[in-house]
Amino acid sequence: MSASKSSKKKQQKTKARLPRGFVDRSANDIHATNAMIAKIREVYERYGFDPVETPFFEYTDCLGKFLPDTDRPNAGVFSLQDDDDQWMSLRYDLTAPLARHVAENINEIQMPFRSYRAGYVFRNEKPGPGRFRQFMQFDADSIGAPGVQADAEMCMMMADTLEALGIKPGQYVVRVNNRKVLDGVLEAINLGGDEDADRRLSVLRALDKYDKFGSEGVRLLLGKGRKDESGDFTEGANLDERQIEILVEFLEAASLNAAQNKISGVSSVEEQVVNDLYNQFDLPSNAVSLLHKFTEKWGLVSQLLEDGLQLLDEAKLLVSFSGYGDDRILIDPSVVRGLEYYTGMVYEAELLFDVTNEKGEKVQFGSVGGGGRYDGLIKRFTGREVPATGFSIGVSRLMTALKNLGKLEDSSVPAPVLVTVMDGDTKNLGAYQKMVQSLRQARIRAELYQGNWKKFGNQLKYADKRGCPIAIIQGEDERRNSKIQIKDLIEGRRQAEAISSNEEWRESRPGQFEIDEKDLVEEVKKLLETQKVL
RNA sequence: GCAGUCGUAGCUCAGUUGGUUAGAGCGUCGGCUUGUGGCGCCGAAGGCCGGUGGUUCGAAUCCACCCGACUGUACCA
Repeated sequence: MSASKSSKKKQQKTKARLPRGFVDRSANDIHATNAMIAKIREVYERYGFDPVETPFFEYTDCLGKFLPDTDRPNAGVFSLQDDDDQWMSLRYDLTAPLARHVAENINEIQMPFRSYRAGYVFRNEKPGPGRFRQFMQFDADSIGAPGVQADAEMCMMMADTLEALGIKPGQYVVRVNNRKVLDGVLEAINLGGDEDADRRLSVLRALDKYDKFGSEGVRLLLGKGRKDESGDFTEGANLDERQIEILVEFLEAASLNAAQNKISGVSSVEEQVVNDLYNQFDLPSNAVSLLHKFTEKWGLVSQLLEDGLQLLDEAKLLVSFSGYGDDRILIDPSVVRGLEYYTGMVYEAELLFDVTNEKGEKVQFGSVGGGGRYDGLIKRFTGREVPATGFSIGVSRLMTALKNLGKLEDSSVPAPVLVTVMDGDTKNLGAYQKMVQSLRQARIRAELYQGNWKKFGNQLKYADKRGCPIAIIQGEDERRNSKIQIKDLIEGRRQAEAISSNEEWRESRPGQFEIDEKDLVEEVKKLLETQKVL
């Protein structure tokens, strides 16, 4: 049967398909990424950081907690076994591999050690819009510097980086917190003990959702739990009324402070609203004193909390002294960040403008980078504590945002000048190739048509679709007289709008003119310049 | 992981109460046109109707399970 024959043939074809959560990258995307990375690198270098790179793979135990369990060795990370049965994993960030590198070379490395690196990281988890299983990060870390000024410097560098990319103060903000503040508040409401470790995690996760779900959502998550719009239920932290009230008020106080400091780029109506709130409640304008007022009101006592607030004060002072105001670096005690290895200061760069995606929906970009202090990470290898702080910028994510902001300058490379081959004139290929080479030697991007030469029309069709600015034409007639036809494809396309009949279109040869063979390079250069201006 | 929605050509989608050889537009390729892009006209290729099993004389259509995609949520070092 013919049906079975054709289906047999079908089955042998492999379906071409991209693994989910991964993308192929286009020429434009690669050029844009390269341009962006160059700008970021320039800032990091200026701050005195040097590049250090580690490989994609690490032994799994060196990456941290992800010892593969036999049921699901790839949960979260991509793991495989080496030929000696050791588990290896693709790196899921750039910090853990750096910690391994530093620990392994600790005797050779001069501290403080300031380094940066850009590269792809991999996460084996469900992809979503703007979220991939392979994406690029650009990190900078300072190791062996225990003081707050190291953290403050990181925040300033993040601010400078965003501004180097064209994002203005008011369009972004670097929010800073200290882990001790939140831990201290939790301690003060009797959640400090070891027996409440799991509960503390759920509480911190709930607090982190304030931006997403607002006060009410957080209240539910801190209490019994929350049901999402598909009907799925999230178990809550089961705190009592007073604990919930304190935490929600804490968030509201912190965000009120943040709102007040965001007003620089906001409409005067909103500014008025915020100022009214301030006057009404007689609030101090400084986040730290605001929090002091808050802890007094509820009678919260915690040495941790005091220490945290002290450190935030110092950081604030350091950045203000260098001229970084609240419009760029903002103390915000509600920032949570990663729960795994941060030990003190945490910071997060957030974009403040909305963008509309390709479906026309409004999207808040939120965080495009962040980091913090991880004093305990290297200790896992060396046994002694090595202070470290650093941050990471999500390159892919930030690029999408810049594109939407219109800040992504066109870094695409113009299509090449196409040298056509007239009607299967293959015996003169040498002459055509020579024209191409002379253009290339003059640093003009050029290529020789290498498809089917027999149909001349196809060559121009190719040039058109490829976006070539110019086609070079030389048939036997021209060669005999040492002439060359130059076809301005951009001008031709413009003229085409006025022409309706095919014959007229072909005979008029729009945008085309003849030059002497010896003037090829000069004439092409001249025309490219003219096109650039238009 | 949990929950919801949806799977027909490369893409966007039609497909009647279950009934002949499953269609259209766009895209691709070829021709009109072997010395000229666009527009136009003509033609072709391209489908295990997501998969498997079942009900039926007969399944793209009905049922079950599986797989995949999307959305929300969880996790996010």
